[in-house]
Amino acid sequence: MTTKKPHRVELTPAARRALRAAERLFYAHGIHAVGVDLIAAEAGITKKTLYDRFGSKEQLVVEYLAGRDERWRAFLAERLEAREGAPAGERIDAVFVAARDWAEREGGKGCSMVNAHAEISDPAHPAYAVITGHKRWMRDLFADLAGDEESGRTLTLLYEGALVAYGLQVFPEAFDHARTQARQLVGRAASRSGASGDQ
Amino acid sequence: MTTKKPHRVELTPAARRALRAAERLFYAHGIHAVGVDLIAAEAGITKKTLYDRFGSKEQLVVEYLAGRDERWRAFLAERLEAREGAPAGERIDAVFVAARDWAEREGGKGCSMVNAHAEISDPAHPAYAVITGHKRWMRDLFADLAGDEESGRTLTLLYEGALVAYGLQVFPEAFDHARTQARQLVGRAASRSGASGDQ
DNA sequence: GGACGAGTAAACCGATCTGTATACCTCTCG
DNA sequence: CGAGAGGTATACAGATCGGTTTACTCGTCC
Repeated sequence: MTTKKPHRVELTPAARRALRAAERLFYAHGIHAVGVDLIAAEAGITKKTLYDRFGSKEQLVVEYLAGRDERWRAFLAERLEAREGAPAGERIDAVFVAARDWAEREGGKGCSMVNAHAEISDPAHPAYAVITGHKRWMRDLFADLAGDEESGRTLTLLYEGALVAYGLQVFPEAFDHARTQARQLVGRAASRSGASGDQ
Repeated sequence: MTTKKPHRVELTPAARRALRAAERLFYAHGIHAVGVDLIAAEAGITKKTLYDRFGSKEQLVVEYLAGRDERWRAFLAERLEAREGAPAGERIDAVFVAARDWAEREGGKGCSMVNAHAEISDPAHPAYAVITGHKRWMRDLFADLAGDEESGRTLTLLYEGALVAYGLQVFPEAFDHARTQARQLVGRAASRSGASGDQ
């Protein structure tokens, strides 16, 4: 289980602009649909600079996904730290609220990891590890918050389902619905282990 | 809410081979990553024939998604007809079992509709109606099977979540886990409405 | 003051993209 | 027998793809 950590690039100002443009374009139109010429033009830099900084489009994709993963984890950590020591139900609730806020702010098209996975067929692609790492991290977080593997998996299903339902507009307020279901799930689990003492 | 039905093409033998190849390649590598030259070559036909039959790559994409939607609905209908008149719990169970069997047979990369949605940014694209139509149909099916909108939405979340969890291998036996949760959900709903005698 | 990193500008590469053109073949059906 | 549908083979079009190259500019820091 030694998934090699992908190589990262230090960002000069021009590189930062390129990455910002790439993030926006990749997420909105897909990875293969966006050419490096367009990214350079939108960032206001030359292709030469882009390749001097990143070396390849593939590496740019890695930075795109790894950066989004990092930002999401930081965003979530902030919300969870504010509820340190709170009951599990509240902390789980905070995750779904965070997901809703995140999605409303920069999410309109669902999960960038799932979307990228749709376009990458080769498991040897360096972005692959970022995608699977992100999803495993969320799965483990839910298991940790719920206290047991089983409930964690159910929370993962609700979370991933809500992401899809939101992105494809299957029904409105998908995150809030998932949140309600999650609360009921942990509520039942708590009353089971608390009330009768058996297990 | 009159989403125009996408135009469909009658399939000659060569067109059928092209569509089969396109389905396989689009699903495995993504839509933009696959060129029409490759599709024609894999199908053993010429590009001329391909364009004579479908007119454009866009139309080929529509046929790809609409065909998959049709086949899934037929597959599911067969399973549900075999359980006609059975209790709601059993019929819902059958949907998750069908999803698992379908995914194991030809699914390795998650939901083709979600994946296609990741690559299509323009809502005016004719394939867009196929994607949203498919998801709305599933949502309505679950609402119908569950008997109420609220439970239907939860089932939708579990179903979509399982598709993602399976496709990205977040944890093993995602469909069976979702199935168990779905059974418990409808079990609770039944005992609630059954115990109090109303209905 | 000289080396170096970051950047611009623009041409160029071979490959591949969607899509079209011309010419010819073969089978069926009226 | 003759027309039309379905097909092959091949060449071509213009655009765009990811990526490279050469030449030059501007700061900053030792």
